Amino acid sequence: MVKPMVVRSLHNQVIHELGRQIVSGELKPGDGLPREELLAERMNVSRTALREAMKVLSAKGLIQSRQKTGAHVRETIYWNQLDADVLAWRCASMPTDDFVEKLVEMREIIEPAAGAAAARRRTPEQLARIEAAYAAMAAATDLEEWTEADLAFHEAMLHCTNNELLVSLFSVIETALATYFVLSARTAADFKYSLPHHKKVLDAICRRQPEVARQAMAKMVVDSRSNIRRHAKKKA
Amino acid sequence: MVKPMVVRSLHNQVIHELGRQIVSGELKPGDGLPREELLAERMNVSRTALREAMKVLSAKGLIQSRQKTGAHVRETIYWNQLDADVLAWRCASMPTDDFVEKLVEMREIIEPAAGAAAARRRTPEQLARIEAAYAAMAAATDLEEWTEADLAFHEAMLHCTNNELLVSLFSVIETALATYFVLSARTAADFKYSLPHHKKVLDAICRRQPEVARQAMAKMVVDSRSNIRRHAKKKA
DNA sequence: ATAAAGTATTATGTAGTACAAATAGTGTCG
DNA sequence: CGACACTATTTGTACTACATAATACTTTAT
Repeated sequence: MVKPMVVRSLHNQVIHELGRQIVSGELKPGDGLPREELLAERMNVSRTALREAMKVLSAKGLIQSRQKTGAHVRETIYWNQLDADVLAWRCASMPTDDFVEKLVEMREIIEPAAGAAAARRRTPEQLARIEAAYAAMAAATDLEEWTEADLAFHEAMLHCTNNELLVSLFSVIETALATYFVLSARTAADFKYSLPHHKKVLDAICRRQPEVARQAMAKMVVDSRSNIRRHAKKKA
Repeated sequence: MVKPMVVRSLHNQVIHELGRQIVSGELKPGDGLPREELLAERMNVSRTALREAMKVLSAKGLIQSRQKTGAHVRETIYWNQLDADVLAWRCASMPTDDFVEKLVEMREIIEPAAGAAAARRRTPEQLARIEAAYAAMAAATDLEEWTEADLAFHEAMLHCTNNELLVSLFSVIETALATYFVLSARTAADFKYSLPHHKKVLDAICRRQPEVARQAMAKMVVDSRSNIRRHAKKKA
Protein backbone atom coordinates (compact mmCIF):
# COMPACT_ATOMS: atom_id res chain seq x y z
CA MET A 1 0.00 0.00 0.00
CA VAL A 2 2.08 2.89 1.28
CA LYS A 3 5.22 0.81 1.40
CA PRO A 4 6.19 -1.18 -1.68
CA MET A 5 8.98 -2.61 0.50
CA VAL A 6 10.82 -5.11 -1.64
CA VAL A 7 11.96 -7.44 1.09
CA ARG A 8 15.58 -8.27 0.57
CA SER A 9 16.57 -11.30 2.59
CA LEU A 10 14.91 -14.67 2.32
CA HIS A 11 14.00 -15.09 5.95
CA ASN A 12 12.38 -11.65 5.88
CA GLN A 13 10.20 -12.85 3.01
CA VAL A 14 9.22 -15.86 5.07
CA ILE A 15 8.46 -13.69 8.12
CA HIS A 16 6.17 -11.47 6.10
CA GLU A 17 4.48 -14.28 4.22
CA LEU A 18 3.70 -16.33 7.31
CA GLY A 19 2.94 -13.24 9.40
CA ARG A 20 0.44 -12.06 6.82
CA GLN A 21 -1.22 -15.45 6.63
CA ILE A 22 -1.62 -15.60 10.40
CA VAL A 23 -2.78 -12.04 11.01
CA SER A 24 -5.15 -12.10 8.04
CA GLY A 25 -6.82 -15.18 9.44
CA GLU A 26 -5.84 -17.65 6.73
CA LEU A 27 -4.20 -19.53 9.57
CA LYS A 28 -6.34 -19.44 12.70
CA PRO A 29 -5.29 -19.63 16.36
CA GLY A 30 -4.77 -23.25 17.31
CA ASP A 31 -3.91 -24.29 13.77
CA GLY A 32 -0.75 -26.30 13.50
CA LEU A 33 1.92 -25.47 10.94
CA PRO A 34 3.52 -28.21 8.86
CA ARG A 35 6.74 -29.48 10.34
CA GLU A 36 9.77 -27.38 9.57
CA GLU A 37 11.24 -29.66 6.93
CA LEU A 38 8.00 -29.73 4.94
CA LEU A 39 7.23 -26.04 5.36
CA ALA A 40 10.74 -25.09 4.31
CA GLU A 41 10.46 -27.22 1.19
CA ARG A 42 7.03 -25.82 0.43
CA MET A 43 8.31 -22.24 0.66
CA ASN A 44 11.48 -23.05 -1.26
CA VAL A 45 13.88 -22.05 1.48
CA SER A 46 16.24 -23.97 3.68
CA ARG A 47 15.22 -25.09 7.13
CA THR A 48 17.84 -22.64 8.45
CA ALA A 49 16.15 -19.60 6.93
CA LEU A 50 12.70 -20.87 7.90
CA ARG A 51 13.70 -21.31 11.53
CA GLU A 52 15.14 -17.80 11.75
CA ALA A 53 11.77 -16.53 10.57
CA MET A 54 9.88 -18.73 13.04
CA LYS A 55 11.89 -17.36 15.96
CA VAL A 56 10.91 -13.82 15.00
CA LEU A 57 7.24 -14.78 14.70
CA SER A 58 7.52 -16.41 18.12
CA ALA A 59 8.97 -13.17 19.50
CA LYS A 60 5.97 -11.31 18.08
CA GLY A 61 3.72 -13.76 19.93
CA LEU A 62 2.11 -15.11 16.77
CA ILE A 63 3.26 -18.71 17.10
CA GLN A 64 4.69 -21.10 19.62
CA SER A 65 6.72 -24.21 18.88
CA ARG A 66 7.34 -27.21 21.04
CA GLN A 67 9.23 -30.37 20.29
CA LYS A 68 7.22 -33.22 18.93
CA THR A 69 4.02 -31.14 18.79
CA GLY A 70 5.29 -28.67 16.24
CA ALA A 71 4.44 -24.98 15.82
CA HIS A 72 0.94 -23.65 16.44
CA VAL A 73 -0.71 -20.28 15.89
CA ARG A 74 -1.27 -18.64 19.29
CA GLU A 75 -4.46 -17.02 20.54
CA THR A 76 -4.72 -13.35 19.54
CA ILE A 77 -4.40 -12.41 23.21
CA TYR A 78 -0.71 -13.20 23.00
CA TRP A 79 0.01 -11.27 19.81
CA ASN A 80 2.14 -8.13 20.10
CA GLN A 81 -0.62 -6.01 18.64
CA LEU A 82 1.51 -2.86 18.87
CA ASP A 83 4.28 -4.36 16.76
CA ALA A 84 4.69 -2.35 13.58
CA ASP A 85 4.68 -5.48 11.40
CA VAL A 86 1.58 -6.92 13.04
CA LEU A 87 -0.25 -3.62 12.56
CA ALA A 88 0.88 -3.45 8.95
CA TRP A 89 -0.22 -7.02 8.22
CA ARG A 90 -3.54 -6.23 9.78
CA CYS A 91 -4.03 -3.30 7.40
CA ALA A 92 -2.58 -5.08 4.39
CA SER A 93 -6.05 -6.05 3.31
CA MET A 94 -8.82 -3.53 3.81
CA PRO A 95 -9.14 -3.12 7.59
CA THR A 96 -12.52 -3.75 9.19
CA ASP A 97 -14.59 -0.83 10.51
CA ASP A 98 -14.20 -2.40 13.88
CA PHE A 99 -10.42 -2.18 13.73
CA VAL A 100 -10.46 1.38 12.40
CA GLU A 101 -12.54 2.32 15.39
CA LYS A 102 -9.93 0.85 17.72
CA LEU A 103 -7.17 2.76 15.98
CA VAL A 104 -9.08 6.02 16.36
CA GLU A 105 -9.65 5.28 20.04
CA MET A 106 -5.91 4.87 20.49
CA ARG A 107 -5.33 8.23 18.87
CA GLU A 108 -7.96 9.83 21.10
CA ILE A 109 -6.15 8.51 24.15
CA ILE A 110 -2.55 9.09 23.14
CA GLU A 111 -2.38 12.21 21.02
CA PRO A 112 -4.12 14.78 23.24
CA ALA A 113 -2.00 13.63 26.19
CA ALA A 114 1.11 13.72 24.03
CA GLY A 115 0.24 17.21 22.84
CA ALA A 116 -0.06 18.43 26.41
CA ALA A 117 3.22 16.80 27.43
CA ALA A 118 4.91 18.24 24.36
CA ALA A 119 3.75 21.74 25.28
CA ARG A 120 5.26 21.28 28.72
CA ARG A 121 8.59 19.74 27.87
CA ARG A 122 9.58 20.59 24.31
CA THR A 123 13.06 21.93 23.63
CA PRO A 124 13.68 24.61 20.98
CA GLU A 125 15.23 21.98 18.68
CA GLN A 126 12.23 19.70 19.02
CA LEU A 127 9.88 22.60 18.34
CA ALA A 128 11.88 23.41 15.22
CA ARG A 129 11.28 19.89 13.99
CA ILE A 130 7.53 20.25 14.35
CA GLU A 131 7.65 23.64 12.65
CA ALA A 132 9.61 22.13 9.78
CA ALA A 133 7.03 19.38 9.43
CA TYR A 134 4.23 21.94 9.49
CA ALA A 135 5.97 24.01 6.84
CA ALA A 136 6.28 20.92 4.67
CA MET A 137 2.57 20.26 5.11
CA ALA A 138 1.75 23.82 4.10
CA ALA A 139 4.02 23.56 1.08
CA ALA A 140 2.78 20.15 -0.07
CA THR A 141 1.50 20.08 -3.62
CA ASP A 142 0.23 16.53 -3.77
CA LEU A 143 -1.19 13.89 -1.46
CA GLU A 144 2.08 12.00 -1.17
CA GLU A 145 4.04 15.02 0.04
CA TRP A 146 1.23 15.84 2.43
CA THR A 147 1.15 12.34 3.87
CA GLU A 148 4.85 12.28 4.52
CA ALA A 149 4.83 15.69 6.19
CA ASP A 150 1.75 14.83 8.23
CA LEU A 151 3.40 11.69 9.60
CA ALA A 152 6.53 13.72 10.37
CA PHE A 153 4.41 16.25 12.29
CA HIS A 154 2.84 13.63 14.53
CA GLU A 155 6.13 11.85 15.08
CA ALA A 156 7.87 15.11 15.96
CA MET A 157 5.15 15.88 18.47
CA LEU A 158 5.65 12.50 20.15
CA HIS A 159 9.38 13.18 20.35
CA CYS A 160 8.63 16.46 22.12
CA THR A 161 7.22 14.52 25.05
CA ASN A 162 10.72 13.26 25.88
CA ASN A 163 9.13 9.92 26.69
CA GLU A 164 10.41 7.15 24.45
CA LEU A 165 7.54 4.89 25.48
CA LEU A 166 5.14 7.36 23.91
CA VAL A 167 7.39 7.68 20.89
CA SER A 168 7.18 3.92 20.38
CA LEU A 169 3.43 4.28 20.00
CA PHE A 170 4.07 6.08 16.73
CA SER A 171 3.64 2.77 14.93
CA VAL A 172 -0.01 2.89 16.01
CA ILE A 173 -0.47 6.54 15.01
CA GLU A 174 1.23 5.86 11.69
CA THR A 175 -1.08 2.94 10.95
CA ALA A 176 -4.11 4.97 11.98
CA LEU A 177 -3.17 7.90 9.75
CA ALA A 178 -2.31 5.66 6.79
CA THR A 179 -5.68 3.97 7.14
CA TYR A 180 -7.34 7.35 7.40
CA PHE A 181 -5.81 8.50 4.13
CA VAL A 182 -7.37 5.47 2.47
CA LEU A 183 -10.80 5.76 4.06
CA SER A 184 -11.18 9.51 4.33
CA ALA A 185 -14.03 11.01 2.35
CA ARG A 186 -12.15 14.13 1.36
CA THR A 187 -8.43 13.48 1.06
CA ALA A 188 -8.52 13.37 -2.68
CA ALA A 189 -10.31 16.69 -3.10
CA ASP A 190 -8.79 19.06 -0.56
CA PHE A 191 -6.18 17.09 1.31
CA LYS A 192 -4.99 20.18 3.17
CA TYR A 193 -8.20 20.85 5.01
CA SER A 194 -6.75 19.80 8.38
CA LEU A 195 -3.89 22.29 8.20
CA PRO A 196 -5.59 24.78 10.59
CA HIS A 197 -5.99 22.01 13.18
CA HIS A 198 -2.28 21.34 13.01
CA LYS A 199 -1.55 25.05 13.26
CA LYS A 200 -3.44 25.30 16.52
CA VAL A 201 -1.55 22.37 17.98
CA LEU A 202 1.76 23.79 16.82
CA ASP A 203 1.00 27.20 18.29
CA ALA A 204 -0.03 25.75 21.64
CA ILE A 205 3.14 23.70 21.85
CA CYS A 206 5.18 26.73 20.82
CA ARG A 207 3.55 28.89 23.52
CA ARG A 208 3.83 26.12 26.10
CA GLN A 209 0.09 25.87 26.70
CA PRO A 210 -0.54 22.22 27.62
CA GLU A 211 -4.31 22.37 27.97
CA VAL A 212 -4.74 24.29 24.74
CA ALA A 213 -2.60 21.73 22.95
CA ARG A 214 -4.60 18.89 24.47
CA GLN A 215 -7.90 20.38 23.32
CA ALA A 216 -6.64 21.20 19.85
CA MET A 217 -5.27 17.71 19.39
CA ALA A 218 -8.48 16.14 20.70
CA LYS A 219 -10.44 18.17 18.19
CA MET A 220 -8.20 17.08 15.36
CA VAL A 221 -8.76 13.43 16.13
CA VAL A 222 -12.52 13.80 16.57
CA ASP A 223 -12.64 15.68 13.30
CA SER A 224 -10.67 13.03 11.44
CA ARG A 225 -12.95 10.34 12.89
CA SER A 226 -15.98 12.07 11.43
CA ASN A 227 -14.25 12.26 8.06
CA ILE A 228 -13.87 8.54 7.70
CA ARG A 229 -16.46 7.37 5.24
CA ARG A 230 -18.43 4.52 6.68
CA HIS A 231 -18.54 2.08 3.82
CA ALA A 232 -21.76 0.19 4.58
CA LYS A 233 -21.22 -1.96 1.52
CA LYS A 234 -19.20 -4.85 2.92
CA LYS A 235 -18.39 -6.67 -0.28
CA ALA A 236 -14.86 -6.37 -1.63
CA MET B 1 13.46 -10.24 40.25
CA VAL B 2 9.78 -11.06 39.99
CA LYS B 3 10.43 -13.71 37.39
CA PRO B 4 13.14 -16.27 38.07
CA MET B 5 12.54 -17.44 34.52
CA VAL B 6 14.97 -20.26 33.88
CA VAL B 7 15.38 -19.84 30.16
CA ARG B 8 15.11 -23.19 28.52
CA SER B 9 16.51 -23.07 24.99
CA LEU B 10 19.98 -21.92 24.10
CA HIS B 11 19.00 -19.22 21.65
CA ASN B 12 16.66 -17.78 24.29
CA GLN B 13 19.58 -17.53 26.65
CA VAL B 14 21.54 -15.69 23.98
CA ILE B 15 18.61 -13.36 23.30
CA HIS B 16 18.35 -12.44 26.95
CA GLU B 17 22.07 -12.13 27.55
CA LEU B 18 22.70 -9.87 24.54
CA GLY B 19 19.42 -8.00 25.05
CA ARG B 20 20.30 -7.25 28.63
CA GLN B 21 23.79 -6.07 27.67
CA ILE B 22 22.40 -3.71 25.06
CA VAL B 23 19.50 -2.28 27.05
CA SER B 24 21.59 -1.89 30.17
CA GLY B 25 24.10 0.17 28.23
CA GLU B 26 27.05 -2.20 28.43
CA LEU B 27 26.87 -2.12 24.67
CA LYS B 28 26.10 1.37 23.39
CA PRO B 29 24.33 2.45 20.19
CA GLY B 30 26.79 2.41 17.34
CA ASP B 31 28.94 -0.26 18.95
CA GLY B 32 29.75 -3.16 16.67
CA LEU B 33 29.35 -6.73 17.82
CA PRO B 34 32.07 -9.30 17.15
CA ARG B 35 31.48 -11.24 13.99
CA GLU B 36 29.10 -14.15 14.32
CA GLU B 37 31.73 -16.88 14.32
CA LEU B 38 33.67 -15.22 17.15
CA LEU B 39 30.62 -14.22 19.19
CA ALA B 40 29.17 -17.71 18.91
CA GLU B 41 32.42 -19.23 20.11
CA ARG B 42 32.66 -16.71 22.93
CA MET B 43 29.14 -17.55 24.14
CA ASN B 44 29.68 -21.27 23.68
CA VAL B 45 26.87 -21.75 21.18
CA SER B 46 26.76 -22.62 17.52
CA ARG B 47 26.50 -19.93 14.89
CA THR B 48 23.04 -21.34 14.12
CA ALA B 49 21.70 -20.63 17.60
CA LEU B 50 23.42 -17.26 17.74
CA ARG B 51 21.87 -16.16 14.45
CA GLU B 52 18.38 -17.14 15.55
CA ALA B 53 18.89 -14.89 18.56
CA MET B 54 20.24 -12.05 16.43
CA LYS B 55 17.18 -12.13 14.19
CA VAL B 56 14.93 -11.71 17.22
CA LEU B 57 17.02 -8.81 18.53
CA SER B 58 16.81 -7.25 15.06
CA ALA B 59 13.02 -7.63 15.19
CA LYS B 60 13.01 -5.79 18.51
CA GLY B 61 14.97 -3.00 16.85
CA LEU B 62 18.00 -3.38 19.11
CA ILE B 63 20.53 -4.30 16.44
CA GLN B 64 20.97 -4.23 12.69
CA SER B 65 23.25 -6.47 10.66
CA ARG B 66 24.66 -5.88 7.24
CA GLN B 67 27.02 -8.00 5.25
CA LYS B 68 30.67 -7.23 5.62
CA THR B 69 30.00 -4.49 8.20
CA GLY B 70 28.61 -6.85 10.82
CA ALA B 71 25.97 -6.22 13.47
CA HIS B 72 25.70 -2.88 15.26
CA VAL B 73 23.61 -1.67 18.19
CA ARG B 74 20.95 0.69 16.87
CA GLU B 75 20.04 4.09 18.26
CA THR B 76 17.47 3.91 21.05
CA ILE B 77 14.98 5.66 18.77
CA TYR B 78 14.58 2.42 16.88
CA TRP B 79 14.11 0.16 19.89
CA ASN B 80 10.68 -1.36 20.45
CA GLN B 81 10.40 0.25 23.85
CA LEU B 82 6.98 -1.31 24.43
CA ASP B 83 8.27 -4.83 23.95
CA ALA B 84 7.85 -6.83 27.14
CA ASP B 85 11.44 -8.10 27.01
CA VAL B 86 12.92 -4.67 26.43
CA LEU B 87 10.93 -3.26 29.34
CA ALA B 88 12.02 -6.14 31.55
CA TRP B 89 15.67 -5.74 30.62
CA ARG B 90 15.39 -2.08 31.39
CA CYS B 91 14.13 -2.84 34.87
CA ALA B 92 16.49 -5.76 35.46
CA SER B 93 18.89 -3.46 37.21
CA MET B 94 17.44 -0.74 39.41
CA PRO B 95 15.54 1.58 37.05
CA THR B 96 16.43 5.26 37.04
CA ASP B 97 14.06 7.82 38.56
CA ASP B 98 13.79 9.26 35.12
CA PHE B 99 12.46 5.99 33.70
CA VAL B 100 10.06 5.43 36.60
CA GLU B 101 8.62 8.86 35.87
CA LYS B 102 8.01 7.85 32.25
CA LEU B 103 6.28 4.66 33.32
CA VAL B 104 3.99 6.61 35.64
CA GLU B 105 3.20 9.04 32.84
CA MET B 106 2.14 6.12 30.66
CA ARG B 107 -0.16 4.88 33.39
CA GLU B 108 -1.65 8.37 33.78
CA ILE B 109 -2.44 8.44 30.09
CA ILE B 110 -3.63 4.89 29.56
CA GLU B 111 -5.39 3.72 32.68
CA PRO B 112 -7.96 6.48 33.23
CA ALA B 113 -8.95 6.24 29.57
CA ALA B 114 -9.07 2.47 29.80
CA GLY B 115 -11.23 2.69 32.94
CA ALA B 116 -13.70 4.92 31.14
CA ALA B 117 -13.82 2.64 28.12
CA ALA B 118 -14.24 -0.37 30.36
CA ALA B 119 -17.22 1.23 32.10
CA ARG B 120 -18.82 1.79 28.71
CA ARG B 121 -18.22 -1.54 27.04
CA ARG B 122 -17.67 -4.25 29.64
CA THR B 123 -19.62 -7.49 29.32
CA PRO B 124 -20.92 -9.34 32.41
CA GLU B 125 -18.20 -11.98 31.98
CA GLN B 126 -15.47 -9.36 31.81
CA LEU B 127 -16.87 -7.64 34.89
CA ALA B 128 -16.82 -10.96 36.70
CA ARG B 129 -13.13 -11.26 35.95
CA ILE B 130 -12.39 -7.89 37.54
CA GLU B 131 -14.53 -8.78 40.51
CA ALA B 132 -12.63 -12.03 40.92
CA ALA B 133 -9.34 -10.17 40.82
CA TYR B 134 -10.65 -7.66 43.36
CA ALA B 135 -11.78 -10.48 45.64
CA ALA B 136 -8.34 -12.02 45.42
CA MET B 137 -6.78 -8.70 46.35
CA ALA B 138 -9.07 -8.41 49.35
CA ALA B 139 -8.27 -11.96 50.40
CA ALA B 140 -4.51 -11.66 49.92
CA THR B 141 -2.48 -12.52 53.00
CA ASP B 142 0.99 -11.65 51.75
CA LEU B 143 2.66 -9.34 49.27
CA GLU B 144 3.07 -12.01 46.64
CA GLU B 145 -0.63 -12.89 46.52
CA TRP B 146 -1.47 -9.21 46.48
CA THR B 147 0.89 -8.49 43.59
CA GLU B 148 -0.54 -11.26 41.48
CA ALA B 149 -4.13 -10.20 42.11
CA ASP B 150 -3.32 -6.54 41.53
CA LEU B 151 -1.81 -7.31 38.11
CA ALA B 152 -4.84 -9.46 37.30
CA PHE B 153 -7.13 -6.55 38.20
CA HIS B 154 -5.41 -4.12 35.87
CA GLU B 155 -5.19 -6.66 33.07
CA ALA B 156 -8.87 -7.53 33.43
CA MET B 157 -9.75 -3.85 33.22
CA LEU B 158 -7.82 -3.50 29.98
CA HIS B 159 -9.66 -6.51 28.57
CA CYS B 160 -12.96 -4.80 29.38
CA THR B 161 -12.14 -2.11 26.84
CA ASN B 162 -12.56 -4.65 24.05
CA ASN B 163 -9.60 -3.02 22.38
CA GLU B 164 -6.71 -5.41 21.93
CA LEU B 165 -4.35 -2.52 21.21
CA LEU B 166 -4.97 -1.24 24.72
CA VAL B 167 -4.62 -4.76 26.10
CA SER B 168 -1.17 -5.01 24.53
CA LEU B 169 -0.12 -2.03 26.63
CA PHE B 170 -0.42 -4.26 29.67
CA SER B 171 3.30 -5.00 29.36
CA VAL B 172 3.88 -1.34 30.26
CA ILE B 173 1.41 -1.36 33.14
CA GLU B 174 2.89 -4.59 34.43
CA THR B 175 6.40 -3.16 34.39
CA ALA B 176 5.20 0.02 36.07
CA LEU B 177 3.41 -1.86 38.84
CA ALA B 178 6.31 -4.27 39.39
CA THR B 179 8.66 -1.31 39.69
CA TYR B 180 6.24 0.37 42.05
CA PHE B 181 6.22 -2.64 44.36
CA VAL B 182 9.98 -2.34 44.60
CA LEU B 183 10.11 1.42 45.09
CA SER B 184 6.96 2.04 47.09
CA ALA B 185 7.48 3.42 50.54
CA ARG B 186 4.69 1.43 52.13
CA THR B 187 4.22 -1.91 50.39
CA ALA B 188 5.99 -3.81 53.14
CA ALA B 189 3.90 -2.39 55.94
CA ASP B 190 0.32 -2.21 54.72
CA PHE B 191 0.34 -3.51 51.17
CA LYS B 192 -3.43 -3.39 50.97
CA TYR B 193 -3.79 0.34 51.40
CA SER B 194 -4.86 0.90 47.78
CA LEU B 195 -7.78 -1.51 48.02
CA PRO B 196 -10.37 1.30 48.38
CA HIS B 197 -9.05 2.92 45.21
CA HIS B 198 -9.60 -0.31 43.34
CA LYS B 199 -13.05 -0.65 44.85
CA LYS B 200 -14.09 2.72 43.45
CA VAL B 201 -12.87 1.79 40.00
CA LEU B 202 -14.61 -1.56 40.16
CA ASP B 203 -17.89 0.02 41.25
CA ALA B 204 -17.80 2.62 38.53
CA ILE B 205 -17.18 -0.03 35.88
CA CYS B 206 -19.92 -2.17 37.38
CA ARG B 207 -22.40 0.73 37.29
CA ARG B 208 -21.29 1.79 33.82
CA GLN B 209 -20.14 5.24 34.87
CA PRO B 210 -17.27 6.13 32.52
CA GLU B 211 -16.34 9.49 33.99
CA VAL B 212 -16.42 8.19 37.55
CA ALA B 213 -14.17 5.32 36.53
CA ARG B 214 -11.80 7.73 34.79
CA GLN B 215 -11.50 9.94 37.85
CA ALA B 216 -11.08 7.03 40.25
CA MET B 217 -8.38 5.50 38.10
CA ALA B 218 -6.62 8.84 37.71
CA LYS B 219 -6.60 9.23 41.47
CA MET B 220 -5.17 5.77 41.95
CA VAL B 221 -2.24 6.52 39.65
CA VAL B 222 -1.55 9.93 41.17
CA ASP B 223 -1.65 8.34 44.59
CA SER B 224 0.74 5.57 43.65
CA ARG B 225 3.11 8.15 42.14
CA SER B 226 3.25 9.98 45.45
CA ASN B 227 4.04 6.72 47.23
CA ILE B 228 7.20 6.07 45.30
CA ARG B 229 10.13 6.86 47.56
CA ARG B 230 12.55 9.14 45.82
CA HIS B 231 15.89 7.63 46.63
CA ALA B 232 18.22 10.62 46.44
CA LYS B 233 21.17 8.43 47.30
CA LYS B 234 22.30 7.22 43.89
CA LYS B 235 24.93 4.70 44.91
CA ALA B 236 24.01 1.02 44.76
C1' DA C 1 49.17 12.44 -9.24
C1' DT C 2 44.38 11.70 -9.13
C1' DA C 3 40.27 9.42 -10.14
C1' DA C 4 37.93 5.74 -12.05
C1' DA C 5 37.50 0.94 -12.56
C1' DG C 6 38.20 -3.48 -11.25
C1' DT C 7 39.72 -7.04 -7.92
C1' DA C 8 40.48 -9.08 -3.38
C1' DT C 9 38.92 -9.73 1.04
C1' DT C 10 35.72 -10.52 4.64
C1' DA C 11 31.46 -10.83 7.05
C1' DT C 12 26.70 -12.07 6.71
C1' DG C 13 23.12 -14.93 4.16
C1' DT C 14 21.56 -19.54 2.71
C1' DA C 15 21.70 -24.57 2.11
C1' DG C 16 22.23 -29.03 3.75
C1' DT C 17 23.60 -32.87 6.86
C1' DA C 18 23.94 -35.02 11.18
C1' DC C 19 22.78 -35.78 15.64
C1' DA C 20 20.81 -34.45 20.48
C1' DA C 21 16.81 -33.73 23.27
C1' DA C 22 12.20 -33.77 24.41
C1' DT C 23 7.62 -35.65 24.34
C1' DA C 24 3.19 -37.71 22.58
C1' DG C 25 1.77 -42.12 21.65
C1' DT C 26 2.18 -47.05 22.01
C1' DG C 27 2.92 -51.18 23.93
C1' DT C 28 4.13 -54.17 27.74
C1' DC C 29 4.40 -55.92 32.21
C1' DG C 30 2.86 -56.14 36.90
C1' DC D 1 -6.40 -51.56 34.82
C1' DG D 2 -2.56 -48.77 35.87
C1' DA D 3 2.27 -47.75 35.83
C1' DC D 4 6.34 -47.98 33.35
C1' DA D 5 9.38 -48.40 29.62
C1' DC D 6 9.96 -47.88 24.71
C1' DT D 7 9.55 -45.90 20.23
C1' DA D 8 8.70 -42.64 16.83
C1' DT D 9 8.61 -37.97 15.53
C1' DT D 10 9.55 -33.22 15.68
C1' DT D 11 12.13 -29.35 17.28
C1' DG D 12 16.82 -27.89 18.98
C1' DT D 13 21.80 -27.49 18.18
C1' DA D 14 26.16 -28.05 15.77
C1' DC D 15 28.96 -27.98 11.83
C1' DT D 16 30.33 -27.50 6.98
C1' DA D 17 30.16 -25.46 2.58
C1' DC D 18 29.20 -22.03 -0.43
C1' DA D 19 26.60 -17.61 -2.21
C1' DT D 20 26.19 -12.77 -1.85
C1' DA D 21 27.15 -8.22 -0.76
C1' DA D 22 30.02 -4.47 0.65
C1' DT D 23 34.31 -2.60 2.03
C1' DA D 24 39.16 -1.92 1.09
C1' DC D 25 42.79 -2.19 -1.85
C1' DT D 26 45.10 -2.07 -6.29
C1' DT D 27 45.59 -1.21 -10.79
C1' DT D 28 45.15 1.55 -14.82
C1' DA D 29 44.08 5.48 -17.65
C1' DT D 30 44.08 10.36 -18.19
